Amino acid sequence: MSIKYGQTCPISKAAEVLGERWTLLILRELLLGTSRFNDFQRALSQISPSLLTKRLGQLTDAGLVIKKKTTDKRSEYFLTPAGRELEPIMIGLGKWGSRWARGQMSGDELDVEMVMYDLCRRIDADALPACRNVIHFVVRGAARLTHWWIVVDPDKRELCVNNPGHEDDLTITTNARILNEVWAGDVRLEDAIGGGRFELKGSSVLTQSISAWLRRGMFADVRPAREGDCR
Amino acid sequence: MSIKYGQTCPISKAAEVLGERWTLLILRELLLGTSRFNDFQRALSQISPSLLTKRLGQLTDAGLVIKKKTTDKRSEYFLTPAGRELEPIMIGLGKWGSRWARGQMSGDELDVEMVMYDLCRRIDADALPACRNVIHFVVRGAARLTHWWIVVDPDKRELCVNNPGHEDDLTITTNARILNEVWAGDVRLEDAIGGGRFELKGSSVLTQSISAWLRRGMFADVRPAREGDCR
DNA sequence: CGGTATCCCCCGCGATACTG
DNA sequence: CAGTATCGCGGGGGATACCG
Repeated sequence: MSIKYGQTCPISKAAEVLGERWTLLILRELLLGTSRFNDFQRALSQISPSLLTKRLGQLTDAGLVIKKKTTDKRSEYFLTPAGRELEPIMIGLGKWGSRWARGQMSGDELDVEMVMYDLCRRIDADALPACRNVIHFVVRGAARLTHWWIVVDPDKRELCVNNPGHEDDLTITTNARILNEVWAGDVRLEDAIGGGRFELKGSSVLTQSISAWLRRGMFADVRPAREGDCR
Repeated sequence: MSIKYGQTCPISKAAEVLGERWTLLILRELLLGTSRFNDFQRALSQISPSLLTKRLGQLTDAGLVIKKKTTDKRSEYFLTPAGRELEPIMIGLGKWGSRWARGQMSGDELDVEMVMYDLCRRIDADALPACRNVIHFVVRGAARLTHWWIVVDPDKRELCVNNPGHEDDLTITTNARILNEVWAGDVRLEDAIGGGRFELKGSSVLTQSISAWLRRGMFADVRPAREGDCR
């Protein structure tokens, strides 16, 4: 069972549902369209399977999530209307976090998996040639995996940690910190490329249009607050 | 130290700051103007002093709260601009909770202390006679205390658990559940009075104007969601 | 792939007492 | 009033194995 505060206050009730570890991040993923168990694990790389099961169950019990079986017996999770109504709040949290909680992260906890998963999801296929595009990331200093491939076909996309067997159209070499900083909006993509911290090798079409198709995290454009930024 | 998710995502960073037990409720109180340690304890009746200390410290470290010493050596806590910018999010949470998370609470966990504290804070002194008004609450079925007095002077107000020694102008007799339901907006004040579940005895001026000066919780007017209320 | 089951450890937290 | 200090426990949750 979940937290109880013993208060009738609506904020208290909301906090009972939302205030447990990982819950807000699971909701973030649901809002972004993640629906399958393994995709949650990919996006929340440090969560354990048992805890993920538990949280999804709690969210289901609370009426924010509904579980559906596909025809081929796989499970999918979706937000109910109650869950979807949290979207403006989650966006508010993201903007707030971007302004006020951009903490420095120590090198060894940089989560490459989540960033790669999100980059893949957010790539703009319409800004790419209308054929198969294979983008190979070489990420130095990653906790576990150094090589990632994003395969974008006109109608589907896939993130691979093993060589998918097609020829790479573009190879991007960088390190975990720069990757995170670019994704989060701390560093502009052009600056990272110009400074040699984000090397591109391969198709010149892809290279020249990269800032069009490689979209950063959704809060990358929120201006961080500075000293004296208070009204 | 607080939760770490190991992600650069702004929602994740926000969740690290806000996602621990009691933190959202402490912020609620700060937004409502609570500034002193004992007042937090009153409003969050189930929190332990050590945990309250810890959370206030974490919020201070995170830059949401600032601690000030008054001239007479007492401590007060206030929100920084970063903390104040959470207000729309907290209001969103309250509205969402009011619509989707009005859970039934079992009788023995009805928090009378928090409700009395909030009722006192929200009483509209301008709708009362411009003199001292003493309102005595008799709350049956309360976990600990049955008698409460709210003393409203034109320029200050006070919540007492011992008879303040002035004559009562109005005595309100009810029980913990009705008190919570009225405060939360589940039951209309007039209906509770009409149904005899909220007895008034004393000044007829106060009795007749009660719905003007006894303001309910701030989310009492949010319409709860019903079946079929989804778009 | 999509989970459940089990074990066990650690620490978050409640309770209580005490201090300036 | 405004905390700090200490102690002890319970269960949250990590790790791992296993099942359909």
